Amino acid sequence: MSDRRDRRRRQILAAAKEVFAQKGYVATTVDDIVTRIEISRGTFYNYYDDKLDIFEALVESFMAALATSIIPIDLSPGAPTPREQLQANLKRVVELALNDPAMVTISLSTAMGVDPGLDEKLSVFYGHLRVFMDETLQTGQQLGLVRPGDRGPMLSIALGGMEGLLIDAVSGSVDADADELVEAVMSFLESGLLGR
Amino acid sequence: MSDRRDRRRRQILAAAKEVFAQKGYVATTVDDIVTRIEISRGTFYNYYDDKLDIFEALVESFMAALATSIIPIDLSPGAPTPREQLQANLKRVVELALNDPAMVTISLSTAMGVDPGLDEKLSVFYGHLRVFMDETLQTGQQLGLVRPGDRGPMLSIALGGMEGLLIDAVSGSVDADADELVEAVMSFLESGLLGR
Amino acid sequence: MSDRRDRRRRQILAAAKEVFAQKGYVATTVDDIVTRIEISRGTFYNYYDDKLDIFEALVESFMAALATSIIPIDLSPGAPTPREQLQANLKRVVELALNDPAMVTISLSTAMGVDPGLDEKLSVFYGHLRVFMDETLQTGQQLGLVRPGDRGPMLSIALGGMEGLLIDAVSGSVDADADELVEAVMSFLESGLLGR
Amino acid sequence: MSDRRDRRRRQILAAAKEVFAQKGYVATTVDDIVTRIEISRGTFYNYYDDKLDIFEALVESFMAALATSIIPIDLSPGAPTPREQLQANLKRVVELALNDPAMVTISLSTAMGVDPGLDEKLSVFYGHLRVFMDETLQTGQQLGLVRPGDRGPMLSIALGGMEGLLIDAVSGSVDADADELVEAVMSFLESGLLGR
DNA sequence: CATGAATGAGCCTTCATTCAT
DNA sequence: GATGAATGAAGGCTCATTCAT
Repeated sequence: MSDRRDRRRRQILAAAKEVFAQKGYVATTVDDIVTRIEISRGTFYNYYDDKLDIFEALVESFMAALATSIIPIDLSPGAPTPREQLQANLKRVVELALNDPAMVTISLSTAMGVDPGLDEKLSVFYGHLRVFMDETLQTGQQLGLVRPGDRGPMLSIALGGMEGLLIDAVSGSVDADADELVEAVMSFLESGLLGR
Repeated sequence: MSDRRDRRRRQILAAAKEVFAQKGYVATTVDDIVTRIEISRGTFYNYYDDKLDIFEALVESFMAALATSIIPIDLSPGAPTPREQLQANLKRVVELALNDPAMVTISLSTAMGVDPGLDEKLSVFYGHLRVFMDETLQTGQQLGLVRPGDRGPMLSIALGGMEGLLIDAVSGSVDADADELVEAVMSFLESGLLGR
Repeated sequence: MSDRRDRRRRQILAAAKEVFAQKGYVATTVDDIVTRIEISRGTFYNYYDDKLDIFEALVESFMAALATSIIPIDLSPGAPTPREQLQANLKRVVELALNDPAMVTISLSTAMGVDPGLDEKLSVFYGHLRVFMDETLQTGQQLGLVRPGDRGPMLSIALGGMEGLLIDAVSGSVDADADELVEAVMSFLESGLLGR
Repeated sequence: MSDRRDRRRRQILAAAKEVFAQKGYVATTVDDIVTRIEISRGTFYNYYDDKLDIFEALVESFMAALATSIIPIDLSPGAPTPREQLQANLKRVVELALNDPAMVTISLSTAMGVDPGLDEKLSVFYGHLRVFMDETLQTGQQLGLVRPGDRGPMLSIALGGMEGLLIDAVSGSVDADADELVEAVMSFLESGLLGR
């Protein structure tokens, strides 16, 4: 039955997620993973090609979820205001992150530099995200919703800021209520940090 | 003579920096480092305790330089305006980063998850930076220079944003002129991203 | 029914033969074999004890066929001439080989060094063959049909030569018409290689 | 000093040769080799890339020695007769083999089927040898020194016969005096096996 | 100080084989 | 009889680190 197999696959994946989040990719051994759920090393290799394979499976599925939770701004009449749509996007992303803190740690903090192949995939993902955001910002500028200026640095700061916030929220450095976080980001986007 | 010894140490350090930036800590072998400057493995260990030692030396000296380049806002009469001092601080940090791109990559992109001891040190550094910035922001809020609100998320976003900008600047994703970058950050801090 | 079981056994045997010939014993996995006929690994072990078991089954049955195709020279009056009988023997051996090229590769090229037990069996087989041939040659010498001299080297050369010819014929290095091959061997046996 | 290094390399090579000859490539572990000369596994890998590397080093050097010991027939006036040169060639090959029985076993008996890359190299070697021998035979035929006929099977038989003789000589199945072996081969080449 | 040969712990990975369903 | 998930022994290989010269 493929049901059984799927359950096992997910069980191994869950175990790997916890260990990776705790010890990082490098320090994690396949033994750490299989020990946690009391299966043999051989079984692990029946389900995943190797250590990198399962790491990629985790990161990529999180990236996919992230991609799914970002919905392009709908400018057609009758749609919610762009501001509301932006806020909804942020809410989805923040909740995704808070619901899966381990994956935030893994994907945003420790995934780079692990493997050339994975680095490449992550770069491609970030590249796509940047392009998408860039187009969105451009439209926003044309509509007067986004202030004019070179979008490159804006994007780097905004994406980096979001990343930093999620990492800190998940690590406990910052209080972790989704709505407050969204509110904080919205304030930052609307008026920056400095008074006046 | 200690002069000779110092030169050697720096030579090895420079080689290590390049390799770490290129291949990441994990993939870098001591052999990669010593081969690059044509010394023996034994010599390496005459100057550094182990692989982690030299990595820490790099990261810590960069962190120290970073710390040095951030000067507390001087509120005494006759000092430049806080805005000018903030801008000068940003300028110093950005220039430090652009002058040493390899170290940006190493410190901000690949240092986490490498070793529990190093992770701890990095956390402490970030913690100090946060505390310092928090105090600065608090003063700013009291003076009405920083908008009111929970400083935790503000800090996470600001630091993360800065990190993201430097990484992208150094990797070539974003145009790398120091003044433009500073200008972009100032705009973000002053008015966020959105119009009005 | 034992009929069904026999068909399965032969089906597995045939699959194993092809894979062994292609990849060699070592590189062949049980999985390679069962995949080819779309049965499960468990089924394989219902029919053969282990990987070596099926390899031995193949090699031994080929050796048995080889043994069967060699018929002792009949010296009784009325029998065909010894030369004709020799030629007939060669013909049978050559045709056996050409009809089952995979087994030639397996048995003559890659079977040695695989397993101590199998090596032993192969040695015993070659030993029997040598003894039988030795007796035949001895009779031939007494009758003046075989030139005198130490039969040891003669046998090694003759058997090795035959082996080499079959391997090359089967691998395509040499043109593969049974009668021509037999003819070539007869010429070699009758007059060697050199003129006069 | 490269002297030391060279000695070590040869020491490891010698150990590997013995183990390979005894147990075959597959059954030999790197541990078997290093244990025999009481060095660590790591040391082994300081001198050879991997298990296959050292095996190839052995086989290829033996093949090279073999190639060196075969000298083209010199037909210029004043040279020894072709028959004498042939005999001298055989003598060199036989002595090479008898001086290094382990390598005969390794190269001729167990090298095929070990690794696709090595198989390829061996095939190329045999191919070259065949071509060279073919040209020699062709010249011989033109001079009337070799009987006419398809050279393909002749070569397969002659090379296979030689191989068989050397293997048997080395394994003790046949008495191992170089001159007698050469004599036996010469007889076979000159008059085959059968009387008259 | 410099060298580089030697070490060996430790990890990943494969695959023949078993056994509960 | 058939299945295929699970096992675990076994071995290849890497590389940071040591140390005698």
